[in-house]
Amino acid sequence: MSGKPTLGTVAKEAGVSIPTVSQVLRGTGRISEKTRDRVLQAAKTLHYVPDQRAAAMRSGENREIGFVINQLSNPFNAEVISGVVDLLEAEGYLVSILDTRDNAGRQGRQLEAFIRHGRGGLIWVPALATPDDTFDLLAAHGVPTVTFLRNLRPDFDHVGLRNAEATAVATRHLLALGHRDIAYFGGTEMTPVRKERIAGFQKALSEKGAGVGVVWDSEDNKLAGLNAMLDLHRTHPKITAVVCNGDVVALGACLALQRIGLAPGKDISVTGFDDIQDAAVATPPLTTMGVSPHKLGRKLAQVLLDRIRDPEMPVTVSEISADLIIRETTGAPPKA
Amino acid sequence: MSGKPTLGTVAKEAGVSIPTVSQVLRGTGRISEKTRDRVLQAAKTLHYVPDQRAAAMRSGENREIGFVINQLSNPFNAEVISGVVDLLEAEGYLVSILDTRDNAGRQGRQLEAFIRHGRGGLIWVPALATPDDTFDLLAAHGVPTVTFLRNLRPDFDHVGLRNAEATAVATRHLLALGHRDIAYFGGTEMTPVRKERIAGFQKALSEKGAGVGVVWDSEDNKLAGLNAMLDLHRTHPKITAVVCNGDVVALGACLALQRIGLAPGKDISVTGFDDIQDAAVATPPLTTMGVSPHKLGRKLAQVLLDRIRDPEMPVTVSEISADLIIRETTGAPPKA
DNA sequence: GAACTATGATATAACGATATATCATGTGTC
DNA sequence: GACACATGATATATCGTTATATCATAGTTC
Repeated sequence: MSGKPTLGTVAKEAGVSIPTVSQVLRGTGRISEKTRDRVLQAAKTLHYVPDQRAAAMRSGENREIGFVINQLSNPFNAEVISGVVDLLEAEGYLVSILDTRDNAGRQGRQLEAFIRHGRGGLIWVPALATPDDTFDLLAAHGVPTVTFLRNLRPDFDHVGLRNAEATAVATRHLLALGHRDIAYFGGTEMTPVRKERIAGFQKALSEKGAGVGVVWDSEDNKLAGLNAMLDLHRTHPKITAVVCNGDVVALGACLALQRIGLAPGKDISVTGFDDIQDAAVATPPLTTMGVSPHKLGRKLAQVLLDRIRDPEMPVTVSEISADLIIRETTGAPPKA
Repeated sequence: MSGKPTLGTVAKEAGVSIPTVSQVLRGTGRISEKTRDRVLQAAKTLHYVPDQRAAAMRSGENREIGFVINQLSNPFNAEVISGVVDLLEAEGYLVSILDTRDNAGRQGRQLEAFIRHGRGGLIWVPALATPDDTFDLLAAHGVPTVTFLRNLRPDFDHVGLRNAEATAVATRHLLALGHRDIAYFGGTEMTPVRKERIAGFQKALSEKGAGVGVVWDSEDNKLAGLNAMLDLHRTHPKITAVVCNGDVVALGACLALQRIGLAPGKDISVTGFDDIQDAAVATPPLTTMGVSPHKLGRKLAQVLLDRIRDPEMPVTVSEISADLIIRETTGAPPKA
């Protein structure tokens, strides 16, 4: 009753030796049906659960992997996490989640803790301003790692989005509707992701000879998006459409428009990015670049498992396309 | 380069024994300054990082704890998680998160995996319909555990909310505004939490002799709340106010009202529960029962640490109050 | 110089599992 | 009956740490 059950306690209960119990529970070796039943019975009554740490120490195999994300409260991330966890749990892995909140210092401490506690693999959205030290630490310890969304180091496997292509598609949609004064809205720092998205935005604009376009900052939450949109509209009243860095700020922008009496999709058009659940439910429903969390999750799990199986495999970079989902926040610009 | 560094490699490099290295790195025992410097130097050049699993195995001390939640995508939960993680990381613990999505089967597998991988403590929102087996498993392994929000077993420490008190406060607020036809809105199963909240709602109603009130089900997401509210209004047109089980469904209900041309707070009043970030930003801003995630997080961390320090401590049950935050979705009922 | 005490290091066993080698049996063949 | 061989179990070493006990050596004390 006191203290947790071990192979030793089960062995004593069943009247056999420790290696016998180990072999029964893992299905290896030659064991008679009679003793197997006795061992299984004993394990059950004692609520025996093997200590995976001790097993990993001896066998070297480690089925615990970490998912290190930059913002747990972002619903898009939560959906991807669900997908990855389902797939890896089906393969017998335990996936535990860590939230860095984009703080590089916290992230460094957390990843070192992960190494101390022996994670066998990592899916990782590197925090903004992640120092090279942190990448080097993981490389030095040979932890199989896939970076996600932010491709910051060429020596790590990566799964991300076709960012430039996606924002170009969104921008061309607005151009086709007749918009010419279009801004890029959201994000604060020139992360690789945002850089690519802005590049796609500007490429589409230049195809139509529509200038380079305004780029407007906003933190990645609804309230910040609301306030930033108010600022943008006050300082740039001619703008008739915004391509947003994410659904969350896009929804904030729509709230701002409604607050000052403008109708999203009629007075000013708005496109989002991610297709989170709220995007379809919002009033009006948000036009956005939809990414399938399921597709991303599958790819992430696949790449990580490949890397774990073959550490010498050449570095992989996978990019997933986003699809334009037209709802009600985009339409022709108002007649002047 | 070949294999990761261990105490053995560091000891060889420094020309001392393994226990000496261990003592130096942990600051125990009597060590001369000269050898200490040599050991530290060797550890540094070899990029030594201790294997916490092996250490935990020998010493019994385990600074890895798990947070098992029922719905990661709920923003209120995300906020509580942040608070708890900050506090426990400051105490030197690694906190990893698991999402059961309220699936008892998945939860059982996940908790067993947690035990296999040796978590030293647990904060846990038990999934709906968690079988007694699962509690017994944790009890048998003596894992220090605090249940959160759902108090399902009297032999576990618990931190939760004063649910009945909170909904009574919300209901009295609506009664004071003049409402008499009030429904309880949201939730699907008679969980202990919902039972308490409905009890508080009905107690407040009966104080004013306002009947027992309608109870209306809805899944806990915005879209479901929207549809359920449409149903409720169609079947019960006389209702002028709803007390909601959570902010998410409350926001969905507000969307539904706006969709059919009714103004939340004027035509029909709505109160929420949790005070998630969106509640303040929504149009109109949501009146709700606010709970401080920070306060909850502090309490959770405190109770867990106490339990880890003294496993024989009597069981603790802590209840945190919620505060009425009046915004714009509540007002006097329309004149008939 | 024998006995005693501090000091600074090492020897050894243990944590809970797995891998490998080994050891009793019983069975079949000639 | 001697031999090989399959079967079913156990002995032993090991993973990387930490806890406890032990052991040299030098410095005191009388």
